Amino acid sequence: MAQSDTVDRILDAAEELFAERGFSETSLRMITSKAKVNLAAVNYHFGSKNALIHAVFARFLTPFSATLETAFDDLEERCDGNPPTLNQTLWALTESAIRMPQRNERGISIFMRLLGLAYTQSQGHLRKFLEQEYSQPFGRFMRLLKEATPELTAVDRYWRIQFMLGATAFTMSSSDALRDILQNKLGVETSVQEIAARLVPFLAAGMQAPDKLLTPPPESKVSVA
Amino acid sequence: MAQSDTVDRILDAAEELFAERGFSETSLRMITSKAKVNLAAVNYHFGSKNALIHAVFARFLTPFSATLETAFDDLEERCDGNPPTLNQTLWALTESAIRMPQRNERGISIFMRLLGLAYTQSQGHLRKFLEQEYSQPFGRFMRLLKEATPELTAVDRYWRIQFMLGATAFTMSSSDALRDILQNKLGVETSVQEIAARLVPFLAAGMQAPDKLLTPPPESKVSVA
DNA sequence: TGGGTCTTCAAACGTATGTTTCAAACAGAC
DNA sequence: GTCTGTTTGAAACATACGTTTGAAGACCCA
Repeated sequence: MAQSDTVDRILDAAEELFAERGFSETSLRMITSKAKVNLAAVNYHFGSKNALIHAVFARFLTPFSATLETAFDDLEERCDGNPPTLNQTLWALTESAIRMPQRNERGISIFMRLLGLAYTQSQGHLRKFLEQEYSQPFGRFMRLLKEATPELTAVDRYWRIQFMLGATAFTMSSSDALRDILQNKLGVETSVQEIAARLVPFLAAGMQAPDKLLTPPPESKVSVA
Repeated sequence: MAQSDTVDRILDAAEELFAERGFSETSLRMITSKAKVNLAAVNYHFGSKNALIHAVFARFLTPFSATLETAFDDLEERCDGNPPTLNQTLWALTESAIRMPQRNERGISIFMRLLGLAYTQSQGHLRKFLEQEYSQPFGRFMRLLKEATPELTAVDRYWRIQFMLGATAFTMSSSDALRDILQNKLGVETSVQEIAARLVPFLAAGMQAPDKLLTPPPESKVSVA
């Protein structure tokens, strides 16, 4: 009880601060004082700051990857035999993320922001940790994408997947800020669910765009030369 | 001569290290030792580490924004009266970036990566600096996008622009790594120009995707309930 | 109640950071 | 050649960091 309380308080504080400020910009002292916990508790319970970062990710990524696996199972069963479509695959992922049990209303934003940070902040140890812990659902998602876009060459698919990941990671990682901006500019409230509902069609359309050769630069100095 | 040599050496080293490792992960000592320059030189010439970051951005962003303005001038002149299309606008931006005079062959990658970092690393001072220095070309780009997509609602356009920025910033900011991965996986070499040639159609297609209501989640627990 | 383990705490450790200091070296003008 | 302002240099500054220490406290089962 006492232990898990301290551990959870540290994880909660770390999660929030990491999402707000990034990893290297967040010190253990910030975390422990926000968690109202002694500084040494982090090293006692987790061993190091890097291990704490891993624990923060594991806490939401492990249940998420389980949810995702069953969502993919359901999807493939429903399609029995036929490969799921691109839209179905993207929605399976999106819904798994959205429907995850949240600790609080900002849960999804934090979750997304941390994923985005993991992708962009060049923390070698984190990338290695995520790769060896969660390669299975990631690989399965990639396989589904491949089967859903048989018309693409491997190279085209590779780059378009990167574009999709980028659009998602960036948007979600700053979704709070972007929502605030929109609120100020147009007076519109937006939920994470609505962002996802706009993102998925954008990604699907980009993924299925006509071949690059069909839309070269218009009459310009480059193509004329 | 002596001064500008030291200043440039600092800027070169800082640019490269910032692009490689991020801002807070790069110390002044790393920079000065890579530049073969005394530690105090940074504070002497720039005043502070933050000011150095600003200088790094200003060195490539100022000529770039000039190039971009004339590219937009050319484009609008060629279209006389009519608003440029989405493709034309995106290509004007892309070509301005690609055709910038580079200090070396990695110039574009560094340029892109720094822009991506500016977007993701939550460096308040940097965002403020960029906003007040380069709001004009950015605003003009936004205006062109708006005129090129009159069919979109303001809210839809807002989000789709964020998706575009995300896909671009992310891809370009890790373009070196992504190119290496592709080289290892499929044995394919890719230039930054080719990435751009694939990215623009992806973005244009996403931007012009059918309305979000037309592609709701397929038959799933959510939409059924 | 006592003994052993797990947990907390205040304090200190060593290292790295951004910044400052001030004397030495240098430049160009007279 | 000397003087003036600019630039470099080695060293130190204060501060913040992640981590370790060892004693005090809390807890649980015998």
